[in-house]
Amino acid sequence: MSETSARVRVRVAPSPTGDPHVGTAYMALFNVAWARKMGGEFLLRIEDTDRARFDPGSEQQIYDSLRWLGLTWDEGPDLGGPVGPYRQSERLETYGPVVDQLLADGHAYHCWCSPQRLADLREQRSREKSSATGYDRLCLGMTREERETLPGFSPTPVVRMLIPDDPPLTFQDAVRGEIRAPHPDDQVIRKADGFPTYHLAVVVDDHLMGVTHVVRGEEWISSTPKHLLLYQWLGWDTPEFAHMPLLRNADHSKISKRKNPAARLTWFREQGFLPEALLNFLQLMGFPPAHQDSEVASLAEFIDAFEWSKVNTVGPVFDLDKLTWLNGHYIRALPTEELAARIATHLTETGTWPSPPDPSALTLLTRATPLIRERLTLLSEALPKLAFLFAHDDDITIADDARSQLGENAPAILASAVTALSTVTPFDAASIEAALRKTLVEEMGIKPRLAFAPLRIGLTGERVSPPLFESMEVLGRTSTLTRLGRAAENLS
RNA sequence: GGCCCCGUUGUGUAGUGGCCUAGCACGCCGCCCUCUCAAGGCGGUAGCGCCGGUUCGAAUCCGGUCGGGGCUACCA
Repeated sequence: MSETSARVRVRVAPSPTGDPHVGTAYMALFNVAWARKMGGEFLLRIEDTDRARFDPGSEQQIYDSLRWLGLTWDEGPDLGGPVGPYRQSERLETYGPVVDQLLADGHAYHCWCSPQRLADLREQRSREKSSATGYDRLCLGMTREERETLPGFSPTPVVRMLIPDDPPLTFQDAVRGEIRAPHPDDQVIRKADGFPTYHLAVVVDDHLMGVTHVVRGEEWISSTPKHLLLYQWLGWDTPEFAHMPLLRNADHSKISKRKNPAARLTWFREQGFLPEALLNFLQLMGFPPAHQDSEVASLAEFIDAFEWSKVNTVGPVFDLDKLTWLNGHYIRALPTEELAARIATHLTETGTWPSPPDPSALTLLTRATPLIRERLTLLSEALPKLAFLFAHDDDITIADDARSQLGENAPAILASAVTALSTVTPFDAASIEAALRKTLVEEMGIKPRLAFAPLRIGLTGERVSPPLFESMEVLGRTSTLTRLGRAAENLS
């Protein structure tokens, strides 16, 4: 590899559910790393050759989620570029002449077999436990008229590659070194609807777009010989290949939306993951930490450390526990204002808060953010943890599990606290704590953990809450006294 | 079934013949701190799939075996 620049592309295909796959981001990350490292360009191409799975909304979701992650491309359908268009559905006239040439050169042939005949063929072979695979070449060498007289005829033909007996099966892979791949079958390259299949389109487009490095998932290793053959027939230089390991579910199968919510890229945003945390986590999947002493690394640091030879060949299991820890780590590192803003954005994006948010709610959130920063693992946890702050004093109800924690002396503790707090000045956490410790711990002789439990429960209704004194400060004297007073009444 | 890729604690990884009685991170367990919960500190648990070879010496090299995964579409 003597390239000094790279035109790396990521392949992205619209999915039937209209929701980009986490694998797309994974591939994009490694594409970006190499392109940036080499000072090349990162191309985004929409591979929408399958009409049956076409979903017009998914393209925008791909843009949104990749941009959210900070994986930005240099050329693409929305940005344009020198070698567009970047949607395969808009490049149909590009593929036609190539197919014609392959046909003329005898490297391809028409096939009129109906989908039903092909299905029957597959079924029969599996029934007979036959090791034969691929097309049986019934149509090879036939004219339409000849084929028409046979069963399983379909009037609109497809075009298939005529795979020679000795196709190139080995190639150099940037991740795995020399790989040997399976002998291909007579792959369809143009479907009955006139669209190319992936195999044809990817080769033609990569060549025409000047792609130097093809970065894709391991699942493509077995079809690489087909692509190699096309490059050979067309007389084009082959690009470098890098086949990434596949992300796995906990059961080690290829990560799927059915088995794993994390397979949906938009899921992370909905759940309140930070893009920098997900990006960092994706780096760690199949790649050693950028630093010896820490697994926390920015995209820039990852790019700096990136080498194909360091990419692992084993498909990593996507471990949500670790991602969640990383997310908490990044949350804790955020300044208060920034964290509050992220939480607010998450709340408006998920429709929990109106957009724009109520200014007073935003102010309250910002004041309370320091209380929950260390307790947050996802942005979505913020509001539930602060529910007592946003609630009206009348709406605080004591949870059953909290009530059962209370001792006989709870009303007395609450009453003493009310008295002590009514004169505390200023009404800040330090003064509140001093007053409460003096009255309840020193004078009444109650252990701190027992003394403060009733106050927490009276204030929030819950047995677990953000720090008590700070919470009182944010809530203010009036609400604090009201809530404690009501709890005292309520419990006696 | 066939072909191909892969195999270090539960998970992600370090390790490229001796520095490995296998390191780090997450998880889990315990202790400390402590107004609850966290965060933080300290400690612990658990692994080279297996069998043969090569070698003075193997997690590291070779073979086999077993196991996992992918592909086997007019899907990508």
